[in-house]
Amino acid sequence: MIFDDIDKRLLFYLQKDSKQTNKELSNKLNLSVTAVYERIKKLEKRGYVDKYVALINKEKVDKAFVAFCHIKLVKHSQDYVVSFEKEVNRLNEVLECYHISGDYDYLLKVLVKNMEAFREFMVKKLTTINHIGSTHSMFVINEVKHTTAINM
Amino acid sequence: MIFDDIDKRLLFYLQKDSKQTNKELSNKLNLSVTAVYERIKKLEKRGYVDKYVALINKEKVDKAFVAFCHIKLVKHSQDYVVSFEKEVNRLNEVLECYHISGDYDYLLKVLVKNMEAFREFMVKKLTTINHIGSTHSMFVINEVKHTTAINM
DNA sequence: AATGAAAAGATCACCTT
DNA sequence: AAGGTGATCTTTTCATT
Repeated sequence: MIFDDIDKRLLFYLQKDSKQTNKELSNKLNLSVTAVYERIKKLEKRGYVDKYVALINKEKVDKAFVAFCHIKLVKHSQDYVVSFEKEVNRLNEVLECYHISGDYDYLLKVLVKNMEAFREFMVKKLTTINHIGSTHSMFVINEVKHTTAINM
Repeated sequence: MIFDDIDKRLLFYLQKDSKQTNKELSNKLNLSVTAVYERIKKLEKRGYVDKYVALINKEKVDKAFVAFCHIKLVKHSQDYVVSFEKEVNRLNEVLECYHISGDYDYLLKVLVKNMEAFREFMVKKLTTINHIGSTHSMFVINEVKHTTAINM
């Protein structure tokens, strides 16, 4: 079976709320519970669903200070890149890291408690990574939009 | 009751996989199923959990081209800001939009099919929004790290 | 793709510390 | 107040049609 419009709608709903029962989904999609069940299993098996997760409130756990850091490496040799990327993966303040085109090599999304914690992070963790040439940080003033749901 | 270490560990597991049963979690946390159940309900009630979602594979749904767009507004009056933010919320290619400090006003994360689709998005959607002064786009070459799990 | 039985899991009342 | 036990209700899962 192919990936059709019903599958798209199903993923749309699962991206909004994965705790809905198959019964609730079956009502929304005008299908039987079993049909929903089998479509979900198929989508999971074929790799459409990466995983199911709880999204937690960053304010509640004191990680409401968000910064984006641009990073330039001193050199772009294979070993520098590999070692930088490995180090960055170890930093749990860094939720996202992208190798990007443009003036800088990397863009990082960093979550910490406050500006003081960010300073700590920069001085004690980020800039102790080897091969970093320069950094440029931008602070999030307001989160205008934030969703994990991809529109199809 | 306060937010203790067991709660932290519970959120850690739920951020990794929210489809685990309370029985699985109870083994990991050395608690009874009911204790896990009640802690989860408490965390949900107190707003620690925003929601439960399915994270889907962007390659599978043909949205593997990721770009970050910096945007500067022509003016920063209240009405310009409000109308820009409203418009951006309507664009479903834009998964994230942050008002940030620095040279540009906003940082957007955009998901589309490919470069051609990105061009379409820029010309037909983004730049038709009023009050945009200038834009600067960066393309993701490689996703080095990407998680939704906040470390506590 | 639907029905309904069986298994698994969530939820709750009640009890113990 | 927290956690445990066991009963019950709900949901998932799957064989059969």
